[in-house]
Amino acid sequence: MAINTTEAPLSQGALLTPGEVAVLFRVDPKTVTRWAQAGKLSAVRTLGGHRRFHEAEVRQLLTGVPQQRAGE
Amino acid sequence: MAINTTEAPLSQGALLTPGEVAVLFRVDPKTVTRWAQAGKLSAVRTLGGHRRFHEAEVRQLLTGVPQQRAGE
DNA sequence: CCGTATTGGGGTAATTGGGGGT
DNA sequence: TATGTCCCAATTACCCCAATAC
Repeated sequence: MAINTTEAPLSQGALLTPGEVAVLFRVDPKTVTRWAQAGKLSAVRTLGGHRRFHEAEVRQLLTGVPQQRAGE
Repeated sequence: MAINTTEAPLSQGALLTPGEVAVLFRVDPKTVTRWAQAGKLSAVRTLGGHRRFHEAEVRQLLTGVPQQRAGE
């Protein structure tokens, strides 16, 4: 198989689109954008300027409890 | 200590396929292609005409900060 | 009632995603 | 199977403004 270059640092966890986060919080996508602008939510930008949010962070904010991965 | 993480640090480091870059940015592979066409991402061409992207460059664009290794 | 903060809606331009065919 | 390329619809960014809650 392949020689696995670097794996852990690469997969920082899944990223969510503004629309997906909006569904989870039951708010308008624009509201999610405002949260990002206000620094309440850390965002990764695509090269086109669109935002992507870390699933783990979103879940923690949703549940109030940090997530743990299965198998650990 | 690990001497060899990648298999052959000949040039720059590992190369990623459009699909792999797409996963990291949470976008469609075609979007990655557009970034290459727009000059936002430097690409290496295979002999078959397909693109390969530098992992280091991708990671820097993802985090906004150049990567640093422990021990440097 | 007034001032502040948060949210949603409208409008426009850019980016992105999906389908089709190579 | 994945990718390169073209076309079109959906999503998003960014602006301003109104309604709501406290």
